[in-house]
Amino acid sequence: MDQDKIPQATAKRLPLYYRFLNNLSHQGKKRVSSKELSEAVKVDPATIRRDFSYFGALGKKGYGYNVEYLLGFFRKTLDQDELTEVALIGTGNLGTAFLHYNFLKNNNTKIVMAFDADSDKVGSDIGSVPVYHIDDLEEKMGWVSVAILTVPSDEAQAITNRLVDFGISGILNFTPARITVPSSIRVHHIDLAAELQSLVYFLKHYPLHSGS
Amino acid sequence: MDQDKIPQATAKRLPLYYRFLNNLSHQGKKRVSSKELSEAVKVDPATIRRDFSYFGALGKKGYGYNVEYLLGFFRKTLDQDELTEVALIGTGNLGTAFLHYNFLKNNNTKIVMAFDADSDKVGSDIGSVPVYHIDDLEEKMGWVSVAILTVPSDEAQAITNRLVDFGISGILNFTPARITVPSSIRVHHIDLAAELQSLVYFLKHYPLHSGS
DNA sequence: ATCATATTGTGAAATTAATCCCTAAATGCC
DNA sequence: GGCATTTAGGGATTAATTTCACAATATGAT
Repeated sequence: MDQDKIPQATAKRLPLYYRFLNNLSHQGKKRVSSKELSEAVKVDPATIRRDFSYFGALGKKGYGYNVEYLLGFFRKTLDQDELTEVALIGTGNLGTAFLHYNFLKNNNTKIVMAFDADSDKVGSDIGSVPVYHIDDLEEKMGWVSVAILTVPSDEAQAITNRLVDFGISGILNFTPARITVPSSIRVHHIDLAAELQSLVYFLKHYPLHSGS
Repeated sequence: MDQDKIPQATAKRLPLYYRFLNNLSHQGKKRVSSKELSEAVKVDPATIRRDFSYFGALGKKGYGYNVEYLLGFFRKTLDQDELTEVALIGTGNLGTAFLHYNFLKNNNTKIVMAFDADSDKVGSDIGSVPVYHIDDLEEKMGWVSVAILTVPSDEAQAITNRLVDFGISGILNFTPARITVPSSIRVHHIDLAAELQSLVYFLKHYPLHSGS
């Protein structure tokens, strides 16, 4: 779809840069160097400069980067001008937490509907988001092409299959299950228990003395 | 304290392998090949074999891996025999979700206490975990050396400073703030909004045709 | 206008991670 | 037992990412 070549590692950092540029802008800061930004986002300044350079020469030597210019550039690059609508499947504790989270604050992304099998929840709103019955998934989804999956893990694959049949483009999977999808569909896994276990493992086996 | 040399990328996958080996074991499966495991965890079989090989020759040629043996090996490697106690700071929606999550199921990790500033919550239990007042942090922490941070982002650094002064070892930071700590303390950031934005970015800019 | 200072952009090097692919070994069938 | 098949281990290669280090250039002070 566009300027290929941006390494995936760089692409993953873009939202982070974007958020901090927003912060700087709100603070009324006019310029920022890779060094300053580095301290804020905890990414090596050389890496920041390299990341930015994939998009061209965005800064000025001896000066740094103009905050508004850079912010505007990333707003376009990250498609922040168009709203991305997302559906959330599974309004358990974790799902409910997301429904109360205002993604719009920094990202032009909004959860516009939620699904659950619990008829007590169906019909109500959680965090101003309407909750529909999971049986009505296909009927209600409309143009939504991204789903956040926060269902019990033993239901993850069945729901995924329905999302796939419906024509979903991307799934953010918070269940511990590693779901199977056709190769044309993008899935990002966030495995909370594994993250915790991994942190504990690193603590025990990779003692730190410097750097992170 | 450890067999150095295990690449960080490998270390991050260990909890994943461990969980799926557990599943296989519960299913009564006796053996598993890197190919089968690959389909379950969505990691290339060569990568799995390479990962395992850092720990020695754990499998048998022409056979695969003995599930119980491998599971036992990883249980030891991941220190699953000793319970790791964790504190959670901030019982908002996300924090509450974690308090209801049973990390013990697959990981020998347990949230043993929670802290909040809201006096309505203090003194109660959430998901069987006692909630203390944030002012009593230092007094209550005891031997706990890992914290999950789910406070509002503008409080993240102040709480972090207190955790650092207390002598914390590791922090799992769910706030969008990139906290600053001495280099001897390990912090893992999980940035939920950034993950969602990143998924959307990949969808628009990295159309998939095969592989994930 | 000059010059000391700051800071980018990037080629090159280093590091880290993933994958290819072949050998050797174990299995299971006949 | 003999043999076709399966599958791990790991050397070598390739790919991806990070970091170094420096020339080029803009700034700001005087």
